[in-house]
Amino acid sequence: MKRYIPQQVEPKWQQKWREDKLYSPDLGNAKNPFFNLMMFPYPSAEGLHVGNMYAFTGTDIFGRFMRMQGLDVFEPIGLDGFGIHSENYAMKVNIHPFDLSKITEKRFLEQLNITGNSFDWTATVETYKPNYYKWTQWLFLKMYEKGLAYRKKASVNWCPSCLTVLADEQVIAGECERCGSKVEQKMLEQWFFRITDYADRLINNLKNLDWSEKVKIAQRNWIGKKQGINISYEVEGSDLKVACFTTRPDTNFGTTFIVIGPEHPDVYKLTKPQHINEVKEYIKLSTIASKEERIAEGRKKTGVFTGSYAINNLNGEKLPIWISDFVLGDFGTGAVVGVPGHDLRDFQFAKQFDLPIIRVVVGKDGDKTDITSESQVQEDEGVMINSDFLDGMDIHKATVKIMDYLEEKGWGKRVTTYHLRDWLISRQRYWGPPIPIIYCNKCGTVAVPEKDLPVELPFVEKFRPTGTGESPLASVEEFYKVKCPSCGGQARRETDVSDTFLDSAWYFIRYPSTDIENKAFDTQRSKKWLPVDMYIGGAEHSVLHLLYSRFVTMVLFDAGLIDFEEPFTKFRAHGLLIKEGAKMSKSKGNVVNPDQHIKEYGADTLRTYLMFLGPFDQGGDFRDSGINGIYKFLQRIWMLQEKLDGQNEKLGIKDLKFMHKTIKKVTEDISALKYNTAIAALMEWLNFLSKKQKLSKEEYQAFLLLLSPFAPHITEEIWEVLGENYSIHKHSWPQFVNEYLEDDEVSIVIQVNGKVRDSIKVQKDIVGSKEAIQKLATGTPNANKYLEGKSVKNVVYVEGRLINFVI
RNA sequence: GCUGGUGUGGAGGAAUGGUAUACUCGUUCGCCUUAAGAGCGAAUGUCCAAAAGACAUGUGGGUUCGAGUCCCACCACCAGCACCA
Repeated sequence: MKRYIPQQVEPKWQQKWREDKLYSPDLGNAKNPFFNLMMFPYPSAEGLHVGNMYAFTGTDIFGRFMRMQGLDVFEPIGLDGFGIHSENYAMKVNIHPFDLSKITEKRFLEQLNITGNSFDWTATVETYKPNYYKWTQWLFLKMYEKGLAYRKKASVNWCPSCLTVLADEQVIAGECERCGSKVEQKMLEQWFFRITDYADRLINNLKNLDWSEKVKIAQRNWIGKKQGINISYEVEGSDLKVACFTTRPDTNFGTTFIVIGPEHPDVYKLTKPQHINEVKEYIKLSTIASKEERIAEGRKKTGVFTGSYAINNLNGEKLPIWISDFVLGDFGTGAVVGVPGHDLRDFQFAKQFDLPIIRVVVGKDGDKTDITSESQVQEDEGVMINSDFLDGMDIHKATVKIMDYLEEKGWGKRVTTYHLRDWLISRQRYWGPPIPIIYCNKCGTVAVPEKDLPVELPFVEKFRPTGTGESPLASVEEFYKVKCPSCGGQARRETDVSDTFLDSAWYFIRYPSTDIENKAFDTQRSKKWLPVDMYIGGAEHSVLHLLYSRFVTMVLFDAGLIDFEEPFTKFRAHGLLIKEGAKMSKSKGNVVNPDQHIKEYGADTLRTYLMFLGPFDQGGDFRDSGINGIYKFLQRIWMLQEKLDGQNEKLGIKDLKFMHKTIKKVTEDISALKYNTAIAALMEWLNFLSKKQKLSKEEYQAFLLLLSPFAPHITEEIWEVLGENYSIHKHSWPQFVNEYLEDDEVSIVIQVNGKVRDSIKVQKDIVGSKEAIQKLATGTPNANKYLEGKSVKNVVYVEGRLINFVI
């Protein structure tokens, strides 16, 4: 018999599946819709990464499995081609993004095609095509209409290399997520989305979602809801008041100073004339310094004194007011109380500027001495001292007590704050959807009417960012010079484009409606297919993409445009694929290209190999040496055809047991995304089948069906050779029968003091009797050796498993 | 520092509190072949010539008849977040 040659067979089926629209459900009329979604890739010019293939294959296997459960599975794919990533690459290779997108698109679609995924090729999206971003712009207008998009001059993260602003989420440890440059602060007029209005809902809804717990935790942490109190301090010799946010008002008797951030609105009002020069100098320096630089200096605290004092109402103490850049302008009130005994940063600041330190909490170490070193700073549980009416209370009780007291006196007000900030949407770049807004001197800010969408991104030769804080589009007169849609007068178009994350925050809603041109999405289609039933993607999108998508979905729900407020019913994060113990990266030069492996072994082999590496949710370690084993595995399955004879061999009881045991195992493992053990179970069954002289068609077919989600081509090919109806991928999944899962004979382990000494095989009908088993067990020579002459104190019997003699 | 995760043979990894090391790779030996990086069979945690046995799931304790699994403390690595009051 000839060996299986994937290079000949795989393209044949890929083409046929596509021509037959095998994986395209009837989007309008499907009876059992199941939306199986993978995160769409951004098409880099290097082509599809094996990490992408890993993620896609894992998602596809689940989709194929569900399809064989009789569901109408919709598994679309698209390209997230807009954005800084693609644009930076275009600059690097000096090809215009328009041209580059055509090249990468072609390459990506070819690669995606040969991976053997069951994509619906009739419903794809490309975020950089006008027929898609038209609706991204429409979404912006919806936000604007609902008062959720607003423009504000703000201190924003500015990447001096990408020459654009970045959202907080795109700044990683003070560096640009894309290029790694140190991020600076800059004041610019920007568009924001009011995602903070949805903060509570974004937290509360989490508990009802079937998502990986770690992703939920990451989102909760990112939103960072905190209950605290704003305490208002009078400033000595002034009408001004300084409000400070704190979650630990219990320590308020330990306050010895106040610190405001350089961005605080009253900075200059609070500064006494004799300090003005120092303050100006400090503020200048702190806005230039990047966040990274501030941290880099060993967290050494810097600051200046304003000359003003606030009064602590609780005890009449004078609190010097300082300015320091460790206080963030946009969190809480932009001012903090300095409690150096019970906050490490405050301690460092107090040490730096020689400010007094008072202990007000005694921790479980019982230390009541003065706090003079960092290790003594007590931030945890404890009991109050030196705090007047709070003395002797634990900190939680004291917190409630003092909050009540401060509110009663009118000195403070309970508030909730969030770490989450409004979503900064504007980008001063070229490669994105232009924000559909027009500025008119007479009418002000005017939305582009829906009928005028899309605002097409013009082909601009000079697409590189300018560095002036304006988009390259700002120098294209034909683009920005427009008539006001409201009064018809001369007006100017917004020249910034929107953040890439907006493109990907709604693409899943577009997928079922890609053939509909006059709407962003069709209501009936959305009703049928959405929300997404299963979403699989990388954990690195835990906060960015997943949070934005949830926000957008909530907004559309509130606008009455869709009937669900959470986009992804079930989400699972896959693990990271590494290469021989190291992370794959271009700089290390160890990135695996799926093409060469597909060429050599075929997509089926690579798919199955990737899934065999380890648990899908934990990732795997790619080693070239292992792939050949999977290739041989598939070859052996092919060769099993030799063991078929025309007669249909009857299955013995052992055969049936093995078959049903495997069906059960594979079914359960795929449901739980434990692909590696599902494949191992198939290997064990193959080893069993290989030893047989003759094979029954029934078991061979069952084997192929179980394997088909992993290796769709070879199974389809054999299926055809066997003369079965096309296609195996539409065939129903094998069912296991419980009666074949039980054994007549059971092996019972004999332990003495918990150590295995022997085992016996007994008939199933006596396992219920401890006495019978004990008698049999005592009689075995090995057990007897240990039990002889000893008095047995206790006998533990676990039915059908083991018996343990305690001596 | 905070949050989450992981630690098991030479390697990737299995294991509802119940025979640790399934499955795969690698290595070694044998068979087959003109030959092969092809196929078939066998062995493979450590100590010991072997048997018997003892010891082995990052470290140290604990719970239990019995712990890779549960609890406590610690160590290492990975990922994410980080001067958030």
